[in-house]
Amino acid sequence: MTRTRRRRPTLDDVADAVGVSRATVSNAYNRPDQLSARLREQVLRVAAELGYPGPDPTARSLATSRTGAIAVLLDTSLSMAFSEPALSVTLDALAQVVDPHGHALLLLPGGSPGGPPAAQVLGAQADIAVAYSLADGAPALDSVRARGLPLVVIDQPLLPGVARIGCQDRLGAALAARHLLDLGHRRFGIFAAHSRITPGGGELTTEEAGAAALHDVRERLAGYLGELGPRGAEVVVHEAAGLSTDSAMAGAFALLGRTPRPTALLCMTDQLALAVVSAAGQLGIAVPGELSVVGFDDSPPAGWSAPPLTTIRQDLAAKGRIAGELVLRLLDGGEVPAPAEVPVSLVVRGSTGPA
Amino acid sequence: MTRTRRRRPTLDDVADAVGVSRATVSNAYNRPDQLSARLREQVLRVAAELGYPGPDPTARSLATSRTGAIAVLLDTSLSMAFSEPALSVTLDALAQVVDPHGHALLLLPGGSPGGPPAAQVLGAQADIAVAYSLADGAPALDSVRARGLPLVVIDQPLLPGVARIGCQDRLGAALAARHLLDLGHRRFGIFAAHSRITPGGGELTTEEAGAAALHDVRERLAGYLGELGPRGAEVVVHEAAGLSTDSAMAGAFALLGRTPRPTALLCMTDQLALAVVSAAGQLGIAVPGELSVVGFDDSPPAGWSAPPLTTIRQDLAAKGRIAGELVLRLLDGGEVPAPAEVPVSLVVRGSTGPA
DNA sequence: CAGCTTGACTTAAGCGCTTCAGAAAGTCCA
DNA sequence: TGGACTTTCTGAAGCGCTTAAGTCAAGCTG
Repeated sequence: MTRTRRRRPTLDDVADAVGVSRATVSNAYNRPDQLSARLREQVLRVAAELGYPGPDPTARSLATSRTGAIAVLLDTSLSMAFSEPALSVTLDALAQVVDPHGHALLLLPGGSPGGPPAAQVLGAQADIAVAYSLADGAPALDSVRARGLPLVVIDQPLLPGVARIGCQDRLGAALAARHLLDLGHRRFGIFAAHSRITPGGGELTTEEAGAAALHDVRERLAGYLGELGPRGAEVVVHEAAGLSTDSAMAGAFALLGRTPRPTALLCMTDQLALAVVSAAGQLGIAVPGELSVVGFDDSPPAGWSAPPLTTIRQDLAAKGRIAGELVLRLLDGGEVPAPAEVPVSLVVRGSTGPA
Repeated sequence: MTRTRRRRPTLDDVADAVGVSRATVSNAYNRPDQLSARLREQVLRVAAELGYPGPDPTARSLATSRTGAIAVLLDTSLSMAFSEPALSVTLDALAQVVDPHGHALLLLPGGSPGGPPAAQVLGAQADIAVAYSLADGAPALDSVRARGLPLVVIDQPLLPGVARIGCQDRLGAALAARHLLDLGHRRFGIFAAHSRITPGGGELTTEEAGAAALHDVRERLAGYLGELGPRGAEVVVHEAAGLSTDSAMAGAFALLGRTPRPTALLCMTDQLALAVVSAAGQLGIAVPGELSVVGFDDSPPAGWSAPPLTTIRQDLAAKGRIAGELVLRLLDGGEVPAPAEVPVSLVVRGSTGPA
């Protein structure tokens, strides 16, 4: 008991107790082949007796310059982020891939536009960053670059030297629009996800819409309009006021309250589409009798609504998996691969019908 | 260019470049009052020129023995975890509280029962751990203890020396049961959350139910049964096969398929209750005409269903906030406070009616 | 003007671990 | 039996930063 009590034992304490060098104890944990099995067992036993919980993660990180954590940069609060199944499915798939390699996710949510505050990013203990749908030019991305961390972006524009995975946003939107056009619709509403153009949501001109700060919003809009414009359809674009279900509902009522009411609504996410279906139900508007609705993502809830949602399917799990593989590859020192996109397809369910 | 290119600059490089000691550069970042404003600015300027992104987080952590991260221990995959709004709301509230103090969340999901693997926990770079609804005796908790990390548990049994926040599970369940009894119901079904008693879900005897590994499952069950038993009600307990919506639906159909069919269903979470409402809809069973359903949690979706859900409200955001405050307190070296519980109350909406 | 403060930096001792280049002690084989 | 390997373990140099204690000159007091 000469040694100060209360202090957690360190590698040196174990080394002293066993009577070997510190390096040997380290090897006992990290390179079992570097010492005899007997000695290793003895080291481990003494460590257990001393209550040594194994090498300190921070010290180990400093020595190896690897932290084992992946910083995930979000531009919303956690509950917002996870109320959109798209993110949780994607992130989960990512986690499944990196988990076996011992990487954990360090969540950096960002209330403000532009993702988490720069200081947070600069101080985050991570080997690599994954940015999910941040606005163009988010300061968080600069911080990542300043630190020289590898970066994987999901649903964001391509940046030089950065790995990217996205989906065929424009094509998907075009498919949705075409489907409704083919059904004979001519009076359209586009329900755009919140992209901070209008502070509190509301109607957008097509010019404003084209300037959305979020890559996928821009692309999907372009896809819708590119299809609708040439066919001379009447179209109004409405931006949601936020990411919450409440703002989705508010926007849905606004769109359905217009006269003349659109007969077809192109919704940029399933969450928005489900809000529309729900609002229509409350207003006594028959879906798909009087109103056709198409979503985007094909997230799990799309199949559960009544009627089930016609939507654009993208393989969210695949997106997450690919992101995970990109992470592993970059961590392994691999080259930045060419940007990839998961394919989309139209899934016709019950929320669309003839005009 | 004599200095090797490619190596990231360190504090020493900046110090050399400015011609001051390393400590001064450190102070420029951490204790502005320790040097003159002019020198500080010069240091920062040179740092910027050199492309020095500020003190390395890992090295700083080693020196200060603080990482700025909070390990969040979960016993499910991320997508499972976040498909239950209860968790995302709680965690978000927690994040809101700790965020301003510069703490990020390190997510340690655990596929297997018992939470994340011990090795993950031992290697996690965090100052404190928050465990959310882990099964009793989860090995992850032992690892936390072995490392001597402070611990805050949410919805788990009280452990010595550990801060705890929960909710009045038993009371809430009793309120729900009493409400239905008062409406005249006598044939009950209890839809229990997955607690790994039955491998694939299914019927439970009350003894089995009492031995559930999850604290809140046990408590709520006790609350239901404690109220129902003395009133001589007929009751069957069904455990969900998993945490997914699919298993919730399967369980709902199983419960509704019984003959005689229960007239009242006590569901341990809103997610289960919503599955029941949805299944009833598909089977043409009128709610609340032929079937009354009560949920638990009052998560946001409870208000959106048709009919809106009668449920037991617990203030999830408050729970998260309190957990966050506990975290800050423990990090501050504060004593472990007495365990707390957020209050519950019955919220009567449209899913319950007379027998 | 001696003695005390104050302000502005520097010195140097860590923080706890990894890892590379040996050293010591076998083992093998012709 | 001696040189060439192997196996097993040690020494020591970092990893990049923080911080308590110390130095030193300038300013203040009476």
